[in-house]
Amino acid sequence: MATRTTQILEAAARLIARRGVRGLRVEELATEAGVSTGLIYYHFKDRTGILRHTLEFINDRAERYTTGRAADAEPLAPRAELEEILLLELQDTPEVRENSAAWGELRASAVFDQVLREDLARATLVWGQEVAALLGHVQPMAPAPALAAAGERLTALLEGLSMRWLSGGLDLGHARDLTRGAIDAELARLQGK
Amino acid sequence: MATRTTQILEAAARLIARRGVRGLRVEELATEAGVSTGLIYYHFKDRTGILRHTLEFINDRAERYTTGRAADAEPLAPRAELEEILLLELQDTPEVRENSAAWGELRASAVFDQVLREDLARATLVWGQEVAALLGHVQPMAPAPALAAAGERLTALLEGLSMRWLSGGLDLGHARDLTRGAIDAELARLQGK
DNA sequence: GTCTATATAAGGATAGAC
DNA sequence: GTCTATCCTTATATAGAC
Repeated sequence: MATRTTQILEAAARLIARRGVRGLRVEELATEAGVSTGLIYYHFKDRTGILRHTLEFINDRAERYTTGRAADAEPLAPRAELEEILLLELQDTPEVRENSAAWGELRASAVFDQVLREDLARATLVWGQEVAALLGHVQPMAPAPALAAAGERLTALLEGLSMRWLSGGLDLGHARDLTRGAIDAELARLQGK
Repeated sequence: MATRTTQILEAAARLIARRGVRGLRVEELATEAGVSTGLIYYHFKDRTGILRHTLEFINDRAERYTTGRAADAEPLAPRAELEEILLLELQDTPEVRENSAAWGELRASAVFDQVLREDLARATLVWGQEVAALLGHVQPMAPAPALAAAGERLTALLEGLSMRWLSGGLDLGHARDLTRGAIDAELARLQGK
């Protein structure tokens, strides 16, 4: 299953996590993937093509590990499930690091590049809604708009914490504690209203 | 007071807000500033020098508008002051846009560039502590660690919201509402404990 | 499909005149 | 201090053999 193109995409993901989207050099990618630059252009047309496919590839992987709860596992309590989903983004594994780094790059690039915005906005929306739905399981009486806002805040916070973690200013364990605290805070607010 | 070097730095700030740190071209900067590339190298040595000085310049400006409350203005209630400080970062003025964009670029660059991390960590820490202190005025009975955590969360959230705003996925008014809601949530949590 | 070799362009940086 | 002209390196991209 490790076809040549996925081999290149995996290398690209590693390299983007290491050097950033804008630090990706095609020749370096060729070396990392163990192929020639010519082959890369043959498969992906140009630099932009590499980037597009890699980000797509990364997005697919992220969905897999976000959704990836074994079918035979016992179902979690709503609050625990919410926590688990959010904390999945704060793990020190190569896969999560790569995905988070790539996501941060995508976000940062979109500030200056119109083209990336649409995908990003869609993915952001979906993610916020997922979290809002989970919050709704914990607090079934809370009004929908309040849940939606809390979902947006928790996901935005997670992006902020991820960036601080990846940029070296925040210890992972602390980031996870802060995330749990944010869940508490949002639930306290939903209850108080 | 508009010396040649500040003229160049102002142009650089504009350009970074438009193209990003990594999209900054020295020749484009020369055009934007209305000078020659030679002059830029004369003053700033090399591309890195331009970047360093520009980020410093931008940081100084940010402190001015964060601290910039007229001495004759009536003092605000603690909660209002907290809100004001946070919302200063979410305004649609060229200055705030430039500063936020530059800050986001700095953060994103630091993921891949060791050199920038130290400054960033220090500034982040100070900011979080300021917010924690303001929270302490609102909730004098809250324990210090809880205040510190809330300060970290609010500032991290603000970074996340800023990026969403700048990357086009989030309306400014909504970002401000979400910020107010986050303050409510944190205060609710501090009270509940 | 894959490689080697190379064309072409972009951007950073310097020299030297004024 | 400032400009013009130019060099040199780095990267993207293509051509053509296998």
